[in-house]
Amino acid sequence: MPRAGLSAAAVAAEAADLADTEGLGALSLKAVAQRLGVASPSLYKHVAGLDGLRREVAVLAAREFGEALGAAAMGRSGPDALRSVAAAYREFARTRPGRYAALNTAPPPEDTEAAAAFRRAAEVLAAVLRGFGVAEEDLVDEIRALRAALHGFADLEARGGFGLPDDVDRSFDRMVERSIAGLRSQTTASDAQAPSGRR
Amino acid sequence: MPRAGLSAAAVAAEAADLADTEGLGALSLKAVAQRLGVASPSLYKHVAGLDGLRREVAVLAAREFGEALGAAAMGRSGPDALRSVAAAYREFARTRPGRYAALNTAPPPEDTEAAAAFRRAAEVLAAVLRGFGVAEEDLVDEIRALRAALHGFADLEARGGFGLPDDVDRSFDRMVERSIAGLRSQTTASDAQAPSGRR
DNA sequence: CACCTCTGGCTAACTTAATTAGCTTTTCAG
DNA sequence: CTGAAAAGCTAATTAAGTTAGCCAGAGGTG
Repeated sequence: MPRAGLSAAAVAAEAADLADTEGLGALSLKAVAQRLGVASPSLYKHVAGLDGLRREVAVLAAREFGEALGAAAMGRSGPDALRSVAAAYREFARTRPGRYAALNTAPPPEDTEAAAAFRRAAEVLAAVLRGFGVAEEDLVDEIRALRAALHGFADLEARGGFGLPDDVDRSFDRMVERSIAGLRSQTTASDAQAPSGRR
Repeated sequence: MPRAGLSAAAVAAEAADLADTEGLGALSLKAVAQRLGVASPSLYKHVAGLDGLRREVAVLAAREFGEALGAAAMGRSGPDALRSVAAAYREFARTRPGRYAALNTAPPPEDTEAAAAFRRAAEVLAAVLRGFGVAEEDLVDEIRALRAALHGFADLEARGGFGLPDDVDRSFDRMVERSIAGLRSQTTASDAQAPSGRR
């Protein structure tokens, strides 16, 4: 009965790793407990059951995701920033598929901590587009289009939706360049510089 | 003990409806059996357990999805076809979210029946793009970009990923027009007319 | 150093859903 | 009319989540 020295963070991290390697669907209290060398009821001292565990994983993933995108955007702007962020987005989804999948459940609005973690990633995209020269009035539409393209690609790739062996990297690069070209054609010269920045 | 008159198709249809109304995650043998007025073990006479039920729902959904896209493309070509198919795609995802979600698990390649059902939808997109004038060598990339945009948008919308109330219809229309513009700019005049057509 | 209390882990017990086994009755071909 | 396959059922098993309540160990305190 030596203490296992767990914590909510340690449990969430182990759960996230399990999700990455075995798939989010394989995430269970039982499996996480075994990996940590404890009995499953012990986890209740750290997380609020299976739902709570999922929530912790989602928050952890959202934080890491936001950080990854933010780091990719740092020191860059315009097309350069977009390429870098897009690459980081896909890279995250590929290397941490369980975490990425965990992101795809919007947290309830009353869970402000989770919502904040989720918002960060969206804000990076907003910043990139705004710095790209997108007018404030078009920003919401542009963010949605960009998110759709990136998420759709990452999700299809992760699920094996791209059946053909054809070079997926090239497809992605082309899609990103297409987005850049579209943004350019639409940007109205006004370099935009407004305050707010959600979604 | 009057016979309930079930069949694999009837079970799958009930399951798909349940998934649409309660969410794919709520799909269980228990719930489907209750809706059909039978005991859960009875379902085993029609489907191969929970996994089998999921598979049936996926195949059903794939067929309906392919039909919906095909119908939308019929009699149209070029931008007109793309707009119509895109609208049908989103409409399907919105009105039948459980079925749409069920589509997002690629069937194992050895399940040829399921694979065929899934392929049909992809072929409609391929046909639209090919008839659009996309060169055969670019087709794979273009299909992937289009699928990514449509799936990403539909998926984010379904999951409540678009937090803001801003007009989602407009965002979608703009994204589709952006795709059309991108295709136009890239189309190389060669009107293309090659045989094969998967993915 | 002895003691006290809180924390973290454990075992036992309960619930729900999936699944299997084996029984029974309906249906319908002959 | 008869008999067998099909379609439902009940009973029983297994796995996972969850709750309740016990117990030891860690750390602070007199």
